[in-house]
Amino acid sequence: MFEKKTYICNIFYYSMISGKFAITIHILTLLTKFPNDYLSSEFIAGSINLNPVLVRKEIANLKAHQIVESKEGKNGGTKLAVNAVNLSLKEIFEMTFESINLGYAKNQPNPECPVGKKINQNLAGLYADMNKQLSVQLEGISLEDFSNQF
Amino acid sequence: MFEKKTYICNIFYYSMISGKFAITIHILTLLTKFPNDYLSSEFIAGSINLNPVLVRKEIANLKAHQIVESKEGKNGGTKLAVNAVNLSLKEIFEMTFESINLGYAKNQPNPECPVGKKINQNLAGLYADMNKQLSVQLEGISLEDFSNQF
DNA sequence: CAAAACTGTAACATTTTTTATTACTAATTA
DNA sequence: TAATTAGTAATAAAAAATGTTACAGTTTTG
Repeated sequence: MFEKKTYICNIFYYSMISGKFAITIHILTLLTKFPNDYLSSEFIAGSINLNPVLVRKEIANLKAHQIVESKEGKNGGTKLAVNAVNLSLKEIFEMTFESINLGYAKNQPNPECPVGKKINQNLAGLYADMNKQLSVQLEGISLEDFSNQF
Repeated sequence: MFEKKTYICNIFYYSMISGKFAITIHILTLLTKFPNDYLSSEFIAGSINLNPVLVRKEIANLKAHQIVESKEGKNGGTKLAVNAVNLSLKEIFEMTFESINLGYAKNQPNPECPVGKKINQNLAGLYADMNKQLSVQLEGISLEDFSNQF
């Protein structure tokens, strides 16, 4: 246990989940449905209802992970470079998020308080455990499985 | 399978996780460490390094769930209203987030596209499965367990 | 070869969400 | 009665997420 006393402090930050996973899986589902076509960013954007530039940005990420290949120029577009059977949601998850977490203390918590001093470390440990479990679960679902729901 | 054709559409949105869980568990950990004291929002804010008004807002949420009780006026503050042994991280999670999710298509996806039409529904199913598993995991960790790490 | 249809990106604008602040009322204690 | 504290609303500021415009570079097709 420790003493109760008054503390005062200041600033710093992290960030959180966005819509990348949803966008990416939407793109990949479309590509899975048309495995032989190069789909244009505009076509994909039309299904997601999103600006084509944002679609291209997510595609750039997929390319970097060698999940898709794309062709420039007229009749260009993007297609899967892997078999949907062999790509799990875990991998998609990891490509778009680093991990699940429920947030950290963002303003540097008080280092003179035993709780403030260790809170982020302990949260990190908790989140690591959560991610471990989640990974196992997502590993069991392939892109193919997900796509077959449509 | 379905046809490849061009789509165009428009707007709508959701939201996502923030730092509520981290703040709330920080508050609860402090309250667990001082089970017999009424801690002021300013004291708590000093440990988290957060504006006291925001602390009071999270406390309002905890009060609504009858996890803490508070006393107004001089020497007032907040203390636990339950035993930390009997409060699981699952309950804290549910009080601060509704659930984990990795985002939805926010702009109304194209209802004429088979993928656009069902994407949010299928994502919701996936997220529900993820939450189910996560809940079991978090249910096994009590506030007491978490607090004992400090 | 020229026009059209794409990708790839950068730069910037806009919107939305999150976080912080100020201010004030009401309650309680000393 | 003065001091301290919760409760809360209103507003401001900051940060993050999205969206837009613009344009260079590729590839195909006529």
